[in-house]
Amino acid sequence: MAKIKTSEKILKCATRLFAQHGYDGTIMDDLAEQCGVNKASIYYHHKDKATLYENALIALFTPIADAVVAAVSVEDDPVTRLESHIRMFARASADNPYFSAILMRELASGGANMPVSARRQMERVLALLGETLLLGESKNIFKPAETLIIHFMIVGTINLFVTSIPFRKSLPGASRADQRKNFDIESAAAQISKIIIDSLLLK
Amino acid sequence: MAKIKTSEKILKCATRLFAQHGYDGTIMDDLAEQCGVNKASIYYHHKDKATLYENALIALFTPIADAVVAAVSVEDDPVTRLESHIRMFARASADNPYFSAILMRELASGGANMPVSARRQMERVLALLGETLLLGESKNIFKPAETLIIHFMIVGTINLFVTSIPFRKSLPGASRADQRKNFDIESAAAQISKIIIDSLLLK
DNA sequence: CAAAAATGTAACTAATTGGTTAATATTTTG
DNA sequence: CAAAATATTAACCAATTAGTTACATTTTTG
Repeated sequence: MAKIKTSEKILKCATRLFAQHGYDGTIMDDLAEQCGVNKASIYYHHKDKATLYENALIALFTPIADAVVAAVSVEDDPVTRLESHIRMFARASADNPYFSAILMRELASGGANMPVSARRQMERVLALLGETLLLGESKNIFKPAETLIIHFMIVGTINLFVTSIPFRKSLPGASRADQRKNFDIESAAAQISKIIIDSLLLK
Repeated sequence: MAKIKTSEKILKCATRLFAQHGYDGTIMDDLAEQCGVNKASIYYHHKDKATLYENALIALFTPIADAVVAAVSVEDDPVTRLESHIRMFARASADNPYFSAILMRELASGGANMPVSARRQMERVLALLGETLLLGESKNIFKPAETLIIHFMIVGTINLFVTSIPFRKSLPGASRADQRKNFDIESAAAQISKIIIDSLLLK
């Protein structure tokens, strides 16, 4: 139990800091202090800052892609598959709020520093969506559509929804009902699903 | 002519670097070199790094919000308004690729460092969208919808589309037609419009 | 034109940052 | 248990960074 604790603790803490401040904005001294470990321990377990970042991203991206793939691939009906896809991606993003922030930063810098293994996880999700849309087309349920645009719609909308939660909480007004509608990821996922499927379905 | 040239030149160059590397990742010495001006000139014209960032964001966000508001507010029909809204936001984002990158970085850090004046520009766009949706509802053209979700859908999708252009260009395969479909912002905007309006229209 | 105001530069500084080192403590294992 | 492998620490270092200063040049203006 105690074996991997420090390494894990560093990774978790680093993920938070990378999400909050970006790669350059994350200071190794601060990380050590906030982890409650010595700085040399970080370097002992994770080699250097770049490797630590890579480790953090792999640990962050992989389970999310896994969850989406697992949930979708057991379904046969294209509509159900797409609903599961969006719901699971939304849930996974909300469960791991640092994922969206880091993904957005990476996309903002053109995926320059993104490790291939992390990028591959996003490609898995994109490929899965492609399969679902193609299945829908071949069954005469869906109109033809651009996979990439649908993917961007899902990811982009969820990204903004998740990362803006703390920001929106500090906004004025909004009733209890609004609050729920605005902060509940399940409700957001359902709305996104509805919009996309409405447009995709052959009338 | 020569009066504001240096100040403008610094601002333009700084915007690019902030978009590419983020606030912390942008190094003032590099900026000076890439601008072709001395570092002290930067401080002379823009006080310090934080102020420079603020100036850059204001200069970046304001014309984009202006363009969207100008294009939309002359229209009466809710559908046309929404189409204009999405098209103009997409065009403005594509014309100024640094806008999306900076916006994404800001949202990733919860809008922590975003100057109020820049935030207000995004709020203008959101409010405008709210008016359009309300107009559509009152005319019995649109179903009721969550403004925020639609806003996130537009902004999130365009953000990803624009920032991923350089990234996608380095991807393998894709025919000429695919290339056009994938890289042409007008086509992307039309698809987003169609999806959202399809779902919004009362049958 | 000459004084003054504005703008530009090179060299410097104080603080911060990623990374190292050598010594110590803890855990594992033959 | 003792040796070996693993893990942790405090102190240190070289490089980088934001910001400054004193001086030179150009532009404006009375």
